[in-house]
Amino acid sequence: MAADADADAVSPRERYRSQVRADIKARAWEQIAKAGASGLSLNAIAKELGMSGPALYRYFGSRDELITELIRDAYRSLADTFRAAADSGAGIGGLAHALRRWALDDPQRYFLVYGTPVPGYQAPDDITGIAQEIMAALLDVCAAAEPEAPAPASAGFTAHLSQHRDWAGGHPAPPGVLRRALAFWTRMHGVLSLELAGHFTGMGFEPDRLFDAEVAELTPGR
Amino acid sequence: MAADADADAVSPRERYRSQVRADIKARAWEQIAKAGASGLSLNAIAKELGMSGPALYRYFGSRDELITELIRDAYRSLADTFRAAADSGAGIGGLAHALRRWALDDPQRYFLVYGTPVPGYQAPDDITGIAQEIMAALLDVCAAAEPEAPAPASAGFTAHLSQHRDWAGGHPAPPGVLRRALAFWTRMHGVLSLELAGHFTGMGFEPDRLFDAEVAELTPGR
DNA sequence: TCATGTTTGTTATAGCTTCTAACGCAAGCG
DNA sequence: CGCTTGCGTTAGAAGCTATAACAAACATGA
Repeated sequence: MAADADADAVSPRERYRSQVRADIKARAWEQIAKAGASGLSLNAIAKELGMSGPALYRYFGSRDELITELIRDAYRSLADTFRAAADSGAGIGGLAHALRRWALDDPQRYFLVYGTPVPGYQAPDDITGIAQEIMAALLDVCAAAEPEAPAPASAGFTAHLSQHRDWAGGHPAPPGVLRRALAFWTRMHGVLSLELAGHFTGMGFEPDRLFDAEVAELTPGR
Repeated sequence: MAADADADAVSPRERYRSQVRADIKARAWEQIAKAGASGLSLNAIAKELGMSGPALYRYFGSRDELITELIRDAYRSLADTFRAAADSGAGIGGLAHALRRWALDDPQRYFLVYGTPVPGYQAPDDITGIAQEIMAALLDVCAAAEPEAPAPASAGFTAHLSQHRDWAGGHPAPPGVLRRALAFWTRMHGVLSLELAGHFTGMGFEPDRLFDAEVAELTPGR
């Protein structure tokens, strides 16, 4: 699904190459959806594509390199989703539901971004750049929402944020908006990741209503 | 660390067996802390213990069985932590900080419980039983906290909970308490898992202050 | 048009992994 | 004291990642 980012090739060789790379990634996404990132096998992908084993190393230097590429595409996809929602004038609730749709559309893709980290792994710099894009879109939406006094209980942390706002990347939002963006991030991730991981199955209540309730408490002005 | 649950053996053979099992699990925890669950190698553990390869299969039927045992121990450890906090009269804030200490003490242990799920994997029934213990302790603490009207924004979901409370396991808590327990669970997990995964590193603010702010918004009565 | 260099695929191989099978030995129990 | 049970061994199958060496197809310059 999607991920035709390599399609701007010119020479027939580059065209073929980017096509094979896209095929490999498509199969990789299928495998990850079925068995998780730890169950991804380059050998199996190569066999599925009709070519045998090490041919795949012409297109991706290593298993880690392929997974890093998938992680990058996942970040890119989320950043585009957030940017589209922000530019279409969606409020906090709209952004939340765009996030939920994106997550439910491919849970393992969500976990590639926000799941269990591998202790040694360090993401490349451009991925942290995309993460900042995501944060910028979130800040745009939070800043456009009707301003509201932050909850008195967290006034101390909001004051702390006014002096530690490097992560906002120069965004001219008041500390209350920063606080609300962080609350959006942590709370939406909290309820979403537990739902995606299946921790709500068998509990009886409907997960989407819990999600909506958390969204509602995030936007008490409406 | 800990996990001497097999120590109530009698015959010298069982005694030796449970000792070796404990050694294996100790090495497994070390490996998981360093390389994550996907980097756990039975072969490497056996070599570290001086025995060679397949000898380990006398003690654990498979790699999955060992990991399942570690997951069970992680759940057990968290349930004990929650129960101890609840019985010692800790409030919601106390329970939250006990959870945070437990998580920071071994992040990969936390992710074994709440991290990325493997699509095929299904936890044994007794583990879901321990999960209910955790929920019961959380409900005890939330019920003992001073009662307070739920936020008006989530009144609809609280009403929904009054009719879908199977997961509470017969706990006689009013729906507002159930709502608060779910908010505790999802919000604490949200901020904690992002911190443990390193998503806050380099952002400038202090993660523990964000955690405290979320705890404070959870207990606005104090 | 022909030759040259690049790219892509192949097979072979090393080294790692999980896990089964067959065997020997030692320790505990009746 | 003998017999059973359990433990550890080596051998080996099947899988994986990754590298090396080689063959074929392709694109391009003379």
